[in-house]
Amino acid sequence: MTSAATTVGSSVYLKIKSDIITGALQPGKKLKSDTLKVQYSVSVSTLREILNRLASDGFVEAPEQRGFLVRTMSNEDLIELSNLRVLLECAALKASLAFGDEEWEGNLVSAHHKLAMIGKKIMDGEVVPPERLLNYDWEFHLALARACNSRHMISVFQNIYEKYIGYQLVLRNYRWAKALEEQQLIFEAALARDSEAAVNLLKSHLRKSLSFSLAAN
Amino acid sequence: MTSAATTVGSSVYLKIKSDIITGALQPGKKLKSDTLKVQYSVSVSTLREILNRLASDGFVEAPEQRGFLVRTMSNEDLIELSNLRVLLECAALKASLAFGDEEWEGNLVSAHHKLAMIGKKIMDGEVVPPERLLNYDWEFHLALARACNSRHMISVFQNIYEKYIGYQLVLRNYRWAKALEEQQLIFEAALARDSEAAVNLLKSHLRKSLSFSLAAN
DNA sequence: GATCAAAATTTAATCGATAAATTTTTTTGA
DNA sequence: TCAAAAAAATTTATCGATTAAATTTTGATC
Repeated sequence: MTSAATTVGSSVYLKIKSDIITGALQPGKKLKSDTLKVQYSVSVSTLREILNRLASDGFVEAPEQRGFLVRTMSNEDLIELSNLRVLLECAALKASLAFGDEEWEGNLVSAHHKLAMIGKKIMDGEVVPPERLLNYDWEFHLALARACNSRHMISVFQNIYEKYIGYQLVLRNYRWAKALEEQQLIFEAALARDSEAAVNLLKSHLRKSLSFSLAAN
Repeated sequence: MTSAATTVGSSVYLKIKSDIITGALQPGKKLKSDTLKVQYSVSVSTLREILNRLASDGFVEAPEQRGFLVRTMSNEDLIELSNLRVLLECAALKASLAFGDEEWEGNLVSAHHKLAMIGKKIMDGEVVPPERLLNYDWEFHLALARACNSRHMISVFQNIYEKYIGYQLVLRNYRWAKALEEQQLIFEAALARDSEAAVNLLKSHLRKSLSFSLAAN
């Protein structure tokens, strides 16, 4: 999801964030310095820098004077995040379709291809590490939004996407065939530069994902 | 802008953030531990926790292995932030007008009143600390958005607002009379629950602010 | 047996010190 | 005189220790 890190701090930051998203660190879990510093082989100071960053990102809660814990997520949160994602991603997609050049299209085709490939593998019963799935899904949605010409938009979108997807990660497989079909349609509409169709398909795709997750609760 | 803090860390966090927004710490300025730890009376570790949080918030840049510096802002950034603000605040306002109850209206009336009062004082030539101005402007816009029933939306909106306003803070006064008029109209449309009018007025208000800032560059 | 207060324990916040990296200055050789 | 290399100085990243605060346990009282 992000590039390699050179310092201890940022590599452990990526690791802990990933562990939260994938659920290795479960929602509500207390993040005690003494335990974590051993688990991730860092000092307490570096660990606190990391947890402070994650708190700002919204992946960790930091009630004053009582440490850190993995952020919990209610159905309310999931609905809010989905709505925000619809708002941001649709706006970005619209702009992308207006501005996107050959470079953008090339990247989109590539991202879609990778996603479709891994999707087929999963449907054929092959076992795939969830991180790769997550990564390709993200790359596809990022590719759609990328040409919106707004770094700030992309950055906010990424943050919301990451918070949203964590909750869904486990469930995702069950809906994979359907999701893949929907993404295929979005992809085709995007290449055809049919803005209205693409946005509507994306919106519907996201709403179905949400319904599925809520129902599966 | 935010409630009082109990720990050294979070009070200095608020102070530094405020110093960045108001321009006391200028864009691009290198934030050296040795200097800052004296200036804000904290240890280097606590300082680094704070700077890491601010980096996640986007108020500080943190190039790997070469410390921290106050984030710089180009006209491009300003335009992007304004567009994002329009997207978020308009969506929130729309939802607010649909859901808002008596509690919400009461709060909005109060926020508007305070803003109008301080606006008059400024037009009468009274000298007012820019932080108070900033605070009342924020409270008014927050009051408009508040009933959108989405904490995540409010939190993203606040972050974008803060980034955007920093750049404008100094310029704001020059446009104060006009801005006040526009905010008055938004207020009236909101109370009348005229969603379309309120959203359009807000949009136009934000676009004018942006044009003014860009021109004043 | 329940309730409150005090002591003990655990956990969090803050600090200063060391190691690693970067930047600046000085030196050397073409 | 200039550029490259080496050395010195500064700055950043990381660490472990100390202090302060919260939580739990214990014990006394009603």
